[in-house]
Amino acid sequence: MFTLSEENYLKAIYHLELDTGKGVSTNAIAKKLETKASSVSDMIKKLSEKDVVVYKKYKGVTLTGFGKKIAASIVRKHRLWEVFLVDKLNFSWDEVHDVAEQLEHIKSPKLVNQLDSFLGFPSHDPHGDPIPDKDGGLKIIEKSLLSTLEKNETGVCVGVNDSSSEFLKFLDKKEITLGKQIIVLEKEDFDDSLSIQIDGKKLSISNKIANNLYVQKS
Amino acid sequence: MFTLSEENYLKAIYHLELDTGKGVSTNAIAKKLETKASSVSDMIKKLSEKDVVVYKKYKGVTLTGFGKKIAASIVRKHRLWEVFLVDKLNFSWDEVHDVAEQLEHIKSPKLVNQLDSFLGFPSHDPHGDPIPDKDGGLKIIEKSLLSTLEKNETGVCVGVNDSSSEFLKFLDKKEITLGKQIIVLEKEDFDDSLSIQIDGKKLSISNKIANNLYVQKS
DNA sequence: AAATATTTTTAGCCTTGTCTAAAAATATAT
DNA sequence: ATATATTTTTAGACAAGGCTAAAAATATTT
Ligand SMILES: [Mn+2]
Ligand SMILES: [Mn+2]
Ligand SMILES: [Mn+2]
Ligand SMILES: [Mn+2]
Repeated sequence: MFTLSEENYLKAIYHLELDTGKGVSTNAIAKKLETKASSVSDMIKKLSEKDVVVYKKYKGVTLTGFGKKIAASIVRKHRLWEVFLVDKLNFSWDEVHDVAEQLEHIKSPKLVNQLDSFLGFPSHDPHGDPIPDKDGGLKIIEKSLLSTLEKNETGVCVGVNDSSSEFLKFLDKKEITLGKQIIVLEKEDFDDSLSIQIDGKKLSISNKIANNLYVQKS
Repeated sequence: MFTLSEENYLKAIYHLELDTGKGVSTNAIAKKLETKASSVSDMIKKLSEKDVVVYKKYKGVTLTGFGKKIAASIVRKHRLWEVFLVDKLNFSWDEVHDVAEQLEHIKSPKLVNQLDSFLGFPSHDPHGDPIPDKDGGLKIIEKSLLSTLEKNETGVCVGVNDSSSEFLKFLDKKEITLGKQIIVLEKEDFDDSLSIQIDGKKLSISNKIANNLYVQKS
């Protein structure tokens, strides 16, 4: 059994490892968890005692297979709860993260399975992130940042890179939601802004936005 | 904000105070929380610093109005989650308690309100216990132990005194569920056992059972 | 190759919540 | 009323998880 704190470390390492593809530095973990590098050093030692990470002093840390399974199960719970909050309790997608951060630590295999079934076995959370299966497997879909589309290319919104409440609310205001199709009408060389068509309407999109919205090319 | 441990102490004191009607002893709390009296002494001091309990050394402890509100909100969450687990996730009534013990500590007013609404504003949990309202108010219904009914009296099952998994499973096996009507056909002086009619069928019930099942006289 | 800068670890301290053992207060029995 | 038993509090210790400051290892410049 793992403590709340241990679970949060495992999840942080899991995400950092996925993002960068390599071993994770003490500082990177400290930054992600808003804690101090010294605290991270201490915790990593405990985690390697428990065989969930491989650790060589000064050389960073990697999850073991076992550690990866535990981390994935926490991410699975996080994302299932986010679906629950949005689909069943009428939360909007910018309100769910903090509550899911708490709910992901509830320990009950039956609860997770029943919730999964109650929600209709969703494959992705409200932000377009994939939900790991029971064994920790992730179905990665092919997605590109909107900013990488060329003029006249089209794509369907499938996810966000920045999932801050501010960005999500901005998308709400512009009525840009997952599942909608986007056509790139124009790319401005000057500021890399885009002119797109969505819902049959024309919209101007800054590069900052286009860099934080994922589409599946179509 | 209160820690997990503080919340559990508040809830324990709340229940003990309701049960006995008076101030609560250190030992009683220790027993309920399966901890040591010395730990309870320590914690009570902290809680009285935070103005949720009134404490006089050696004289036991009582919740303040503020403390009562917090405790009731935790009980409210516990019972709402139990309803959720039974009604929506197909848990049986003997499986929900331990999961609800975890879920009751999730902090999100919106979550509680939406859950309440999603469940159709239930007034009682799966064990027949009343769900405190937002202000901590409890609607107490008139209920009696089945063992107090006289021959030929009838009542509707409305709750359990013992909510152990063993007792609940036993009731399941006998198909005694909340909402069903019971008629007392016979009372045996010898062993205080009862002969009852339920679902049109005759059933023999030991005194131990009759002492742990609440009915509303009808 | 040194010198300097950055990252990581260690050492020592703090808080929370727990425990055991001993002391103090209260309750019960003679 | 005293002696005995029980309950409650205090004193001191410990583990988890965090922090700061200093030391050690690694990386980057010159
Ligand atoms: Mn999230
Ligand atoms: Mn998400
Ligand atoms: Mn319960
Ligand atoms: Mn209950």
